[in-house]
Amino acid sequence: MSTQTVLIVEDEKDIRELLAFNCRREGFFVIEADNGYQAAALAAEKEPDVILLDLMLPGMDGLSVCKILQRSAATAAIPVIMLTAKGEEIDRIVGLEVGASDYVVKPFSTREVMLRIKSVLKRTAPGPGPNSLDCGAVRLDTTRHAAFVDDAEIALTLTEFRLLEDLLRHAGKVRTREQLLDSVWGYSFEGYARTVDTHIRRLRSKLGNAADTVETVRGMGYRAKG
Amino acid sequence: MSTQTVLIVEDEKDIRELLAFNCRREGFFVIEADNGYQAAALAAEKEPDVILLDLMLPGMDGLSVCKILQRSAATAAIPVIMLTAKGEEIDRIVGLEVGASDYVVKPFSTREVMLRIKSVLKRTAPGPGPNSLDCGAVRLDTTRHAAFVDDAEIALTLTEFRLLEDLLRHAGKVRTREQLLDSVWGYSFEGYARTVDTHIRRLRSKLGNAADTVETVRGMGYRAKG
DNA sequence: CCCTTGCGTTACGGTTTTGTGACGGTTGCG
DNA sequence: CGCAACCGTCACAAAACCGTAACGCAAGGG
Repeated sequence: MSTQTVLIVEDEKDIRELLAFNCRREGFFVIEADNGYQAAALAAEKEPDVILLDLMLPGMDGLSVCKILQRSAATAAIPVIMLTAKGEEIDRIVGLEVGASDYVVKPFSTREVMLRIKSVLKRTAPGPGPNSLDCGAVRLDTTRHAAFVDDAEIALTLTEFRLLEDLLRHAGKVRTREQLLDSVWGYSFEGYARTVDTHIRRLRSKLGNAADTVETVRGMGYRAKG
Repeated sequence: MSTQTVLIVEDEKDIRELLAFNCRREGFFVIEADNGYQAAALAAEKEPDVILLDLMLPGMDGLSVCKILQRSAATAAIPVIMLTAKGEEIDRIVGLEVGASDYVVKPFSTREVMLRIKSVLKRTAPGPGPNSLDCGAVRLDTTRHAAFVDDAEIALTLTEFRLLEDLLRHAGKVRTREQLLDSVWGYSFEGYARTVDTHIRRLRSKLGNAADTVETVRGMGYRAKG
């Protein structure tokens, strides 16, 4: 495995250097930024393997940086670990409106941060999956977060996109509602399994004449035609 | 799939019983321990499929239990899910280093714990048998939940599919109605044995010219042509 | 050859599962 | 603050599925 690059975005110099020191000791190549603009620019230029991103930054904050990274195909796939002080913000990040892969709450132990970096890299390394999923008339570009039917782009909401992505990643195989809830909504979702049905329905209606790409397997769940 | 065993290690009786209740409801066999010594002993003796381990225990704590389990070849491979109280961040990370497969932070939702158990077991468990069953012109793909006759897909209902799956998994051997009821309908089914006949018939009719794949053994039950 | 037993077949009512439309709550944005 | 988008839930309708019963045929033993 070649050397991997970590981008550390943190305005407090002491913390930044502490993190950088530890990262280097673990064998990573480190680049640093102390504000959001610089972070976005460096991420685009260097395309690091993982980004440590402080939520509270002067000027543009971490969430905005995240959103910018999401928009660009080159940087959308880079995993982001959020550093956050506030407990309340966690929900929003974990809800992953912004696409963060993980988060660490301040005050953190450097050891914890290192472990999370490794964990995220391990998760990403063995192929982050193809960034283009095809299934008949339906195509999904995961880096652009865009969906197409017969090469015409259709607008999907976040949940619909994730749902379709999960089905397509397991094309042909049955996915139970439980599995879909785990994968799309997350373990901590305390909801109703029928919620899946509703989103399947919305998804189908947006798929138009390709609606039958998503098949019902009665008594089991749903399956993408494969 | 045979029943899987969960070892629950938790000193607070209420929590332990809550977890045990939910595990049993999910079909697991449950053994319990309220301290570390007992946990280590039980793990070595019973070799459960997964261990739910509270971090804070009287006497020997969860970490020590983990380390002990790691040392013995028989128990090292057993996945451990840590239960930690909030604010023990460092500890829970160390727990992961020590070989825990996952962790849940208290207060947890039982649903989340159940999902993590299943997830861990899925990760660990070797494939639940082949996912493609062949028998002459008939083929069954269990992951897709699809059946084929002469490579043409046919639509089976859930019961029909399970019935055919059971027969094919025991291809050539006679399956009595009782065995089929247990396997396909579940032990708790209090029904009429002749129900099997009806489903066999429906199955045969859908199998078309491969109907004779399912043979009748008079006085005994049914058998897939082997 | 006849009788008994077991199985195949058909039909049907009830139950379960899924589709569908609608509603209220939340969030982000202007 | 109002608006729009999105999401989770609910209630009802539709469809699929299932279990049971009844009847007749076939098999096998005496």
